[in-house]
Amino acid sequence: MANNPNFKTAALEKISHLEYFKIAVSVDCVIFGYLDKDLKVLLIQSDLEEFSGLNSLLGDLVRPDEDLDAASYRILKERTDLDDVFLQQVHTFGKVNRHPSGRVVTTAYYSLININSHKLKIIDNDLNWHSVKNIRKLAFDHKEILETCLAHLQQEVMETPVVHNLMPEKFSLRELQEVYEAILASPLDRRNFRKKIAVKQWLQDLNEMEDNVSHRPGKLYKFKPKYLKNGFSRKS
Amino acid sequence: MANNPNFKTAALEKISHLEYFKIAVSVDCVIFGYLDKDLKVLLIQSDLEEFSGLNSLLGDLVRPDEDLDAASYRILKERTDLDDVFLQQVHTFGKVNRHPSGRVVTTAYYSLININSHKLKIIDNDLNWHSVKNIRKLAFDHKEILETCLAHLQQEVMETPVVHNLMPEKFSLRELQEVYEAILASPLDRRNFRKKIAVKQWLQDLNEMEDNVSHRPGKLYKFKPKYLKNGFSRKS
DNA sequence: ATTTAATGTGTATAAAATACACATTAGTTA
DNA sequence: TAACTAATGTGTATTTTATACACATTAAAT
Repeated sequence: MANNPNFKTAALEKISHLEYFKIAVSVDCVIFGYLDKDLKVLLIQSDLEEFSGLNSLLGDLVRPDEDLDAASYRILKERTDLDDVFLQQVHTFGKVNRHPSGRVVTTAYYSLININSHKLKIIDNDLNWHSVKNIRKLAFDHKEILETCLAHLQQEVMETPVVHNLMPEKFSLRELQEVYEAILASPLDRRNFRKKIAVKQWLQDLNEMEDNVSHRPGKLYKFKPKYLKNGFSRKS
Repeated sequence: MANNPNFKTAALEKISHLEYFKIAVSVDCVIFGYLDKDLKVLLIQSDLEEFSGLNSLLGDLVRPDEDLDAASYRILKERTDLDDVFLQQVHTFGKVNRHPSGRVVTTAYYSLININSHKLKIIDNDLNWHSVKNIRKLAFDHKEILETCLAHLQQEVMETPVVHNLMPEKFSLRELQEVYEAILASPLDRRNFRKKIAVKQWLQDLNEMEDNVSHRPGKLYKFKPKYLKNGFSRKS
């Protein structure tokens, strides 16, 4: 059931025909990635007739014996096979008619993963990375959920070292700046950016130089190990 | 049913005996007030045996035909008769065993209300204001919910004019500062506080003076009308 | 008239954010 | 091998924001 993309719809139809209708609980994951100087989000083709042709976020019903956080973790694991993911709860969306098959309250999480270092489990070619800036319309209220999570990420990114989840182990300051520019959707001054990052002391100078660049190579850095732990947010 | 304090328990017992157990959805409201230079929170005596003697937040199951935001609004309205309340969603708590009667995922909201200008609907003397700083133990995971919401309020308070919900229409800068000190649980420098507030331009000088004080009276201010709207958060 | 308990106000200093330019380096190409 | 290209690496001046701190003034109470 876990790997059946039709699980959500099927379960909802059953629920919505029960005499005493109750509220279903789901989680939706806004999974951000970074590729080609561009912030991406992982979307799946909607399996609902109402939304045919539209993409939606990855989500699923929460199981009765599963913590809310654990459900979002499961969804990520199913699709990316990642164990040690960064996941953070953002907001819960609970309008009565937000789901056409019945009443579903959904809690949105966002996640950051390194696209290159993990293969997706693509089933039926339904799952793909999309440029965040090109997304116009999504199924359900998922556009709003995406925007909420993006705003949240933009706020978080200069305060905490969450970006490390999008970076390779070793990277130059230019590469790091490009990730920030993609997330914030605005260019940054190189000298001021470097000053800000230096103040945070998140990085370790590797005393190695870039390679494979057709210009003067930059120094390579990595995040200090103490900033690499993800874990869950404490609450669930 | 809405005004029956046993509603929550009764409904949950019914749910938990259904063959196909599903997840119940509730909201819990952290209702902050301000009195005697002290930040208060509105608590109700828990009606569960497991938590006898303990207080809990005001909460209720969300009805199938009710938006999530609307549920929190209803709970406030039932108990305070306030229509135009400030309410903001903070976090959703969804551990499997957080509720002893069954699986309940709850979304926490916080609210700020002016204690003096509204009578509570106290039923059976079960509902009371408590000093936030004195609270040791609450039913369920409500202590954690309270702490999460308090942290959220503390963050919000210097950025947005939410405090107006705790203030009388007219107030002196000293009174305003006392509210900030109660929320932040730390003393503030008077000159710097006034400078910060002045920069925000939230206040209107009323050209009136305090009264009924046994010392030099201060000027009175009010929040500019455009900062008084509450409404709901846009999402639900 | 004196005491009390507050109000109202400004400046100096430190810290943080911003704007901005040039010499250096390695690879590529003519 | 010289010149070109496209990047790296770096510092200072300016503005803005945050902080620390003290004294004359006012109205009421005694």
